[in-house]
Amino acid sequence: MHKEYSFQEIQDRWLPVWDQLKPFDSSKPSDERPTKYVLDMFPYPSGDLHMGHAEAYALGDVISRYWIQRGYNVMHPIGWDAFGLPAENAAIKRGLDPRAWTYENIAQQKASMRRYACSFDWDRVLQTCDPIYYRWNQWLFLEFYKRGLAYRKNSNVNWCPSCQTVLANEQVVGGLCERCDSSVTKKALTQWYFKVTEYADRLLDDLDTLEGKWPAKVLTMQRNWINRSQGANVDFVIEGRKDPITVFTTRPDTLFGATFMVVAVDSDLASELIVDASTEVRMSFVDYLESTKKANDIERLATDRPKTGLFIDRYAINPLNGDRIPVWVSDYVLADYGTGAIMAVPAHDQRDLDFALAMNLPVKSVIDSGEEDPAISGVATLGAGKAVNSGPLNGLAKEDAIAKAIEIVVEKNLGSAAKNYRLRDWLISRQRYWGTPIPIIHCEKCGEVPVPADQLPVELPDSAGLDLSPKGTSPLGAASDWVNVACPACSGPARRDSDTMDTFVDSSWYFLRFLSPNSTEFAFDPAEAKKWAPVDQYVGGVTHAILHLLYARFFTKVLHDMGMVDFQEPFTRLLNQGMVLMNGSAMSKSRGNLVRLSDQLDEHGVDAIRLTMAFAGPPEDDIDWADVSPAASSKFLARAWRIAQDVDSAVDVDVSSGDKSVRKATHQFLASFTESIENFKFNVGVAKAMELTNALRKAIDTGCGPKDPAVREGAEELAKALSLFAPYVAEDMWSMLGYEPCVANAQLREVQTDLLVEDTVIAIAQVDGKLRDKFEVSASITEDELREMALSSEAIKRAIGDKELANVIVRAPKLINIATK
RNA sequence: GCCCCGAUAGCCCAAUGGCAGAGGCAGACGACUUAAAAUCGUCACAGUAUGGGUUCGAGUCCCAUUCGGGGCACCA
Repeated sequence: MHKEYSFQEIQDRWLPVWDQLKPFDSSKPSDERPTKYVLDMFPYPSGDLHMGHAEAYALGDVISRYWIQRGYNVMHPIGWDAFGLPAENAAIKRGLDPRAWTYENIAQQKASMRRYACSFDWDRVLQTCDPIYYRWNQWLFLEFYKRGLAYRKNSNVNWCPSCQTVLANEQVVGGLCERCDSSVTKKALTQWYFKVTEYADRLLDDLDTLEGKWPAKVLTMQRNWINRSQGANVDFVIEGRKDPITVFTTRPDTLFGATFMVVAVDSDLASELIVDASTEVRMSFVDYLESTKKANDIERLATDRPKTGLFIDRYAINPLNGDRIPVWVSDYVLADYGTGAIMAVPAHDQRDLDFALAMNLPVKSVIDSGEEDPAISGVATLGAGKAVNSGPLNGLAKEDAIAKAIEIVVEKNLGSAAKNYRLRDWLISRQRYWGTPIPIIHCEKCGEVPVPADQLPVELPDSAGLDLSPKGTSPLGAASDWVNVACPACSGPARRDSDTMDTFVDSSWYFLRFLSPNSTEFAFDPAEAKKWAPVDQYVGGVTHAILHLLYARFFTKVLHDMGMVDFQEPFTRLLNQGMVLMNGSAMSKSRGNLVRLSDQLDEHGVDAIRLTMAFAGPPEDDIDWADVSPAASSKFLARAWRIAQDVDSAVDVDVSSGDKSVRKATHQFLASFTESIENFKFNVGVAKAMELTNALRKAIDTGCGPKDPAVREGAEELAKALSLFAPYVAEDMWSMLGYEPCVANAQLREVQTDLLVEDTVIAIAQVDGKLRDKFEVSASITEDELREMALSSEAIKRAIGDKELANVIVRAPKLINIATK
């Protein structure tokens, strides 16, 4: 009696069974299996799951289930990145409680994930907005504070006028707010920072250890972001100023070519330098500074923008040749990079040359590169050449000249070798409600006082009665019951810090919290960390290539230095899945090309959607939903399912007596399937499963028939393999084959290599690289025999004709190529 | 402007330097059916973006060009 395939029926049958059996519990006490930690980037709970989640979790699940199938105890947890602006914006817009909104969405996503058959360990779950979680954000903040890695400073920070909050450098993309695309402006504020720059060298150098394990693209992006440059700090004496001005340069070998100095117009240094200037200069300066501040970063970053600047009537002395050079201010020098001041070497730096030509300043070439004089060509020469007009450096090549120049300034006590980074410290304060309160109390007498550890967590006050709308200061400041406290040090009146932490703090260490998600004793249990961490396989979108991954790496290194973990890198391997597009562009409601995941699941079933995600192409490529066919996936699954249904032999039948050619197909499949999955070629793995399905169909219908043990063997391996992609169908197949759940815990059969040995192969015979004949030969044929066979072939003789033989290449048993003269 | 990745059949994609096709979609035909759907089966279709080079042999390695995608771009 044959049943019809119904994905709905199958889903309904197995979901409750799995809920009961908990096949993915990674905390069984006497589990002897070796461990693997597979982690998907946790979602932000903004509504239900979408197609992007469906792809990411389908792929992460293939990996997780694969390792279980290979006999590992796999920890595959999930949680929610639950703090952040959308909850607050929803609250403002619709008058909801951010907390309630967040937990409702989490409940919905959780139910969807269960239905989607994600192999998550549902006993390891976390939500960053739970006090039990963010308490440890605060604890970590205080640990950082103790070590001088968390500090407060006043500076010009990125300000999003729409979100009404500050942004980290990393959250400003091309001058726009990453979140809302508003144009970002600058604002002077006192804010909290994490000292990432202290770890810059390690964050950069340790990327080498991830080579080949992380996508090259991500490594490049991280390197670009940190962007270390080596050079020297050099002091320039300023006329009429007590202290010299230090400049950073990567080209100290060009010091003799420095013909002027430029100070960032928006730096404190510039403001100080014009204090004693004439009224005229001061007025011009103020105008220039104002117009600079008004220009947003986009205008400022336009590379073809003409240079602007102002001579401020002051002079510096070139420390090597004693030249008196003018000091200018300009916006092409950045206030917060290096010292905010540069020595300008127009002959050998294009930016300086552009400035010099615009301002009619002298250009002095100090490298003989054989190219045209930059002053005439307008093109700065950067490359190789010997130093000229440079006193003691004359005749030296670049590297030697740099070394020598540093030696000289060190000798004269005018500078030293130095490094600089594009990476800035991480600004973590946010003027918003829905985040982790910063555990610091401000006391008039005692200043900054950390909240004592036994008073953690500092819980968020209820949002009821608070005005959450953005107004540039934290809504928490208005919660007077909450904000006014006694100083822990002197018991005098004091106020809590009312800012909350950037949510990237939450995600910088969540992968460790999964080790002991409910602990009230530790942020994470170090013994569990020894067992599981670091993460063996991390899966997520490339959108987090810089921000999240850099911060998580930073946290890991700090935790390492705190002695809490014994590794330096959090994620041993990283897989970036692509995006799901529709008709070539990202799905969005406004574009009208949104494909709803729930519709797809209703129409095709969970398995078909998951399989479609895996089969669409290499995981890192984008999937255009218009190019793939979930209906085809569904058709294939039904086909595979019918194979299991057709099998007509007992569970304990001796497979070794089965049909040889079918067994061979099965074991060839096993060999190629494992290889495909290990190399993340999931699409190829699925294709192999299709191939096996086709072979089994043929065997059942027109070959050895459904009773042959080899058909059972093939069907069993097919069910196990499919469980990575289509857990429901696979479980049903497994059941039809006479087994108890769960197929997920069944291990693939060992490949029986003796079945793979070919007795005969088809040998290719070429003449001058062109196929001329084929012979079926023994797999063990010798080179001589093959050569003999080819040379006596009529077709080969004809192809050679009367040409003379030049060379005969034999690759027994597969190929022979006869080259003629 | 600089750097990286890619380009294989109408489409999505495979192919340790060795017969260009594993798999799928769409297509044609056949079997089953009163018919259709479903199912099962058979078949066709490109010489690998372009131009050079290395090699006995190149989709694969090297160089250049075109197109597409991504990253960086006043960081001294």
